[in-house]
Amino acid sequence: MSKNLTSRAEDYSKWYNELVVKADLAENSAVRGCMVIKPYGYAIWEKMQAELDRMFKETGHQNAYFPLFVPKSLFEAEEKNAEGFAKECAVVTHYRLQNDPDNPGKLRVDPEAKLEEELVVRPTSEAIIWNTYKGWIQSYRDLPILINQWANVVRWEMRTRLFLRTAEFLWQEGHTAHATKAEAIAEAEQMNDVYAEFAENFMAIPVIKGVKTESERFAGAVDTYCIEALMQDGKALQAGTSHFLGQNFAKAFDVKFTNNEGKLDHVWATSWGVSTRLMGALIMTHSDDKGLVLPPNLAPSQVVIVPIYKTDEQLEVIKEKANTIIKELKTLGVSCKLDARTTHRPGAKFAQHELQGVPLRIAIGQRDLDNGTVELARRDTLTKEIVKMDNLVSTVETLLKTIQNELFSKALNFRDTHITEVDDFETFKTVLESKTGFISAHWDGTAETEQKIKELTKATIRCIPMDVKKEAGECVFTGKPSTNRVLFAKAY
RNA sequence: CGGGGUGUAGCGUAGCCCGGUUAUCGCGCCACGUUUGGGACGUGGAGGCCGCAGGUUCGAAUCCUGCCACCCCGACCA
Repeated sequence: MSKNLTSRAEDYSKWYNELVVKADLAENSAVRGCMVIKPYGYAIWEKMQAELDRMFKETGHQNAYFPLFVPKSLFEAEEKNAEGFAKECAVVTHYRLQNDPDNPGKLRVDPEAKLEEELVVRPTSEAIIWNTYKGWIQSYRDLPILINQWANVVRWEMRTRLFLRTAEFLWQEGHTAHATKAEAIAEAEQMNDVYAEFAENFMAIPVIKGVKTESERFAGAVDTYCIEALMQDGKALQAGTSHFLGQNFAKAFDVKFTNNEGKLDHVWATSWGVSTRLMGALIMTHSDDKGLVLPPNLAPSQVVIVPIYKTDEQLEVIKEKANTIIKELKTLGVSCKLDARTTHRPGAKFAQHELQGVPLRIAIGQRDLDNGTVELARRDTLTKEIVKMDNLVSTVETLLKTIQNELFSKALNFRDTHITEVDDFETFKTVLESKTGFISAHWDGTAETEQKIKELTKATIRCIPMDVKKEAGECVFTGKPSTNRVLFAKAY
């Protein structure tokens, strides 16, 4: 492990890549574009999963599991969805290998073992799920179906980056079926709200809730709701999406039900997902040049205790003290570990825990034993204070809440000061290049204008905010009339 | 898939142009000792199919050909 991280100012992208690897979150694997999520990174993902899973269940959803493979004929049923994902699908064509007669010790695909029908490795599961739902739904009494699955999906991306874009990623995908349009829309909006609440309260990432324009919409959706976050380099990151699918999938898979008036109708659908990309959002929102900064809610260990000792006897006394603290913190629901490794010196431990973003660090040495104190250090502000042992546990508890709140406030302040209202295209370009962040501007509502702006500036419309206010104006590019502003940004 | 670049120990690298002793240095690793309140120091040690396969040559990390992998820039994207 080399000592210093590349600074954000020097090379933001390099900083990110190094941080992910050095903080032991993930690394590239032998499989092109696929990552290995290491235990520390996975522990953070598990924290996210646990909270999201709780929230899904609280809103009435159940978990289930559907197959990894989708027969090609099912996959192509919903045309727009199929077309949207076709270019990035991995496809299974054979089911057997054999010894290669021309290359001893090597295997080859058995040409005799070609599948009758190719299997698409799911890039998303609407097809297989709606084909299944068809058998489950006859009456309005079978509705709604509120299901989520935790799974991996594969999208054969050309250029990948750890967590932000990998060929295989972990996610959850909710797939619901409803008797009415209104109910499905309400569900899609509700789940987008759940994502926003999770991002803000749990990850301390402020997000803007909005609706996608037609060109940014999920393939096969009628409307795509999203939460958009702003990273420290001024680029936007789509952190979650929730789709109102209308009756598109019900029609494609012929899923009809009899409503309470005895009439046949197609079922209304939603789907919604967040992925391991959230790890990327987390890293790029809070971390600094010393490494990861974790909000207490997501830290595998919220507190770490580093003993400072000269003799074995001292270490034993400190360990005892530490274990008492750990026990007390545990009763308050605070996770704390003791770093009693004798193989590393305190300075190295300090640096490592900072790199890995542990929110609070307690150092205990002889000086503290004599004075009945400890040294308490915050990761987010890098400040230290001496705390009386008697007050320690309650101080820690309060401080963790403070850190969680302050991380959010800090990110919120950054985000809010990086939304710029712009009314002409020259300023649009200048702001995008110099100040960066979101640009709030009028748009004439056409895909052509959106496309043109993208070509000229690389900025896309991230969303039309849910709370957008009606305001007559002129399109920043064409000057045509517009009724509200939309948010543009360069995005990940 | 188009344009550019790079492959030498676990990581980062020197050497390559101009072929010639035992392939350089740093980090990391191992052992012992001294250390331990911000990334310790000393001494000793281990670790290399020089990306892969051919070719040229008395001799190849170095020259030639082919292949593979990775990185950067474009088109694609949670």
